[in-house]
Amino acid sequence: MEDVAERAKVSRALVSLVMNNSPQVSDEKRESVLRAAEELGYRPNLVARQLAKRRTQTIGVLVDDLRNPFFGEVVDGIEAEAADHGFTALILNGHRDAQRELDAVETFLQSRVEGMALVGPRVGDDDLARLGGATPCVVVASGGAHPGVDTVTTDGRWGAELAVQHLASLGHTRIAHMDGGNNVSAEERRDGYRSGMQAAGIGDFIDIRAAGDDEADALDVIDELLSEADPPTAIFAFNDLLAAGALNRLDEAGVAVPGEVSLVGFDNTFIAALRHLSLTTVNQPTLAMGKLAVETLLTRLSDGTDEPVRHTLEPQLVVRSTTGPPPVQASAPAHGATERS
Amino acid sequence: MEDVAERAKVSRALVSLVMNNSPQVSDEKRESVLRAAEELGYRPNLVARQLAKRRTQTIGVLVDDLRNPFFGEVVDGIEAEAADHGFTALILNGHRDAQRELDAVETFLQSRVEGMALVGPRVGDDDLARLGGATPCVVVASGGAHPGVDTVTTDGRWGAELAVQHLASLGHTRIAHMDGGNNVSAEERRDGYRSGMQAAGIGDFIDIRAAGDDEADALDVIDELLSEADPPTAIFAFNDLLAAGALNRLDEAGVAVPGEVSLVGFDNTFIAALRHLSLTTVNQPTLAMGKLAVETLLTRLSDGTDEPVRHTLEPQLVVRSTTGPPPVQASAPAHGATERS
DNA sequence: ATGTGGAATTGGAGCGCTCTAATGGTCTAT
DNA sequence: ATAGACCATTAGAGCGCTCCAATTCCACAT
Repeated sequence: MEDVAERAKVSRALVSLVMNNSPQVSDEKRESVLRAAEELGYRPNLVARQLAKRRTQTIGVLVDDLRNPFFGEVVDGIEAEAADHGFTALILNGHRDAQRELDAVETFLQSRVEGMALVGPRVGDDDLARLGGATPCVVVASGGAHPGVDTVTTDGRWGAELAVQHLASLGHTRIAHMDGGNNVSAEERRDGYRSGMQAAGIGDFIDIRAAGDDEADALDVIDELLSEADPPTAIFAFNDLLAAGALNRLDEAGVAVPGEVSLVGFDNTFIAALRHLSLTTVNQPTLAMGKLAVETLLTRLSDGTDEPVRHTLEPQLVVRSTTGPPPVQASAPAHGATERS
Repeated sequence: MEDVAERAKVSRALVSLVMNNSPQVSDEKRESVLRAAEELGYRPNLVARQLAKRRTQTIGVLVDDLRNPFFGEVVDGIEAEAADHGFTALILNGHRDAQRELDAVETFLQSRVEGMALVGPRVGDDDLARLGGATPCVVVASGGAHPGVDTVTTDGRWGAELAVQHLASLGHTRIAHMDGGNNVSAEERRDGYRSGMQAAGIGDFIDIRAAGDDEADALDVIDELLSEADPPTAIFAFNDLLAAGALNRLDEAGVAVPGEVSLVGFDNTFIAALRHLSLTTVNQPTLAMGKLAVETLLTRLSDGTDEPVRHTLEPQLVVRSTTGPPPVQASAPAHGATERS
């Protein structure tokens, strides 16, 4: 910068003004500074600028698991929106571990990020509340209430209700739920399933099976379900992965989907859209979530409001090929005929 | 820091020594500094430290598309390895656009990253070479040769050969290749397909169909293939996504996989492992690639060697359920019976 | 008592920028 | 001619840290 100033025969301060394209610089000087910078291959040092400005224009993004495409999409949205507002996203990976998440947060704090977005965090609510009190912080895509912090989520309860309602309107009554085990969002969706069943007047058939959030978690549950005297005609799974596992097992058992059993997932990750699965599922507006997360953060940065905000986005049902009316006969038809197209 | 020094009754310099846990500080002073820091809730300012040290301990990671699980895994590996070496990864997203990639690189440069890893970059080889000359830079997971830059890739040629060899050893001769269109890695795999066919003594059957790198790109190609008088008994697809599209179309057409047609993908992304697809594919060691990328960068940082290094990792064939021997009769059997288990 | 060496500690300059207040210059109103 | 207003420009302090050289301290040998 020194050199640029010298070459353009101006002061360092003027170079600074040009680099921040301040309006009150004469065109003449601006030109010559830019030319000098060009010739010298000068590139402003962001680190020094951040220190001098006492602003980093950076937000920290902590993601539970980068390999999960759902989180990938959310982070994508956050990053894009942050960039639109002139912020850089410092993305760190929690690797599905609460302690590493805490370490990452420490890094954020030391890096003087202006705010942070925690995507699917695993740290406890107490830690969360402490962080939220200390620094602008928004929790994203982590179901349920987190007192003391701003949150952006999709309404899992409503999403579950949509799924149940869809199945009920097709004529299903025996709708089972494979739940998300101890996943943070599991309870919410379980509740939604319950209230959806009640609302459809089939509360008597409520049937919740402990499963999990991974493909493999579905297998045993499906076996169990199929071995029963009067198996459900529809299954609402905690997420797409679980649904994919279920679909596989049903296929193996020769049970037609949706001919004999209908199936609904959750998240609308791109695997649900794979035509080979073509899974009816509940969409979470990932891009909008990312966008809203950044906006929430920015609002908190400008306003000094103290009360945490909760943003809850609308889920949407995406009907594909794994749902249809229940089989006509009340008794289970003979297994064997695989017919899905 | 000022305050901490005062509270602990020592100089600022001593606080600095403690914070960098220098060995030559008496235990007594160290204690009191740490206590003072604790009491004041002091957190070192990384930005100031970076400026003073003239080191950022940061590497820039540019990823073509965060939503692609394959890239997600690679980035995961890079980030983890960087952390192990005390480096922070600054992850930026290219959003599948060469211009945005260049912008991101500019951000890296201004942030004074010590090196950068470009994961699946789209910028041209000339830009790449220029960058590589200016700053430590490694290109990851981008097939083919990129003169002038360090590269870490999986051997796509070999991978393709493995796929062909597997199919040939099952007895297939009419093996077609759905290629990757203008994807950077397409050519390499195309070459591998060719040489694999030659090596198996079935070079006469070489049949390359222009496709792409997305699920939808497979549909037309499959239709075309099936409408021919003597369709191939096996298909090697550019990647898993394309293979998934193919699988779907084959199912729809009532063609049994692997009964009538065998199918091989590439990448071994987690969708290939979904039991419902259970795709035979070629694995790329994503974690190892990330790890090696960081090591390459660090080597270049310490050594001053000028010649670019090329690391090529071994692909591995992963056999699942979409490959099997060709149908017994030479003539195509009647369509209709779907039998894959 | 004096000197010596090494370890522990400190002062102060400097990293590359921003920003405030001061400076000089030009133009208009008196 | 003089004051006032306004704009472009600049000097210089300061951001929070590191690191070198210099200083102090203490134990030990002479």
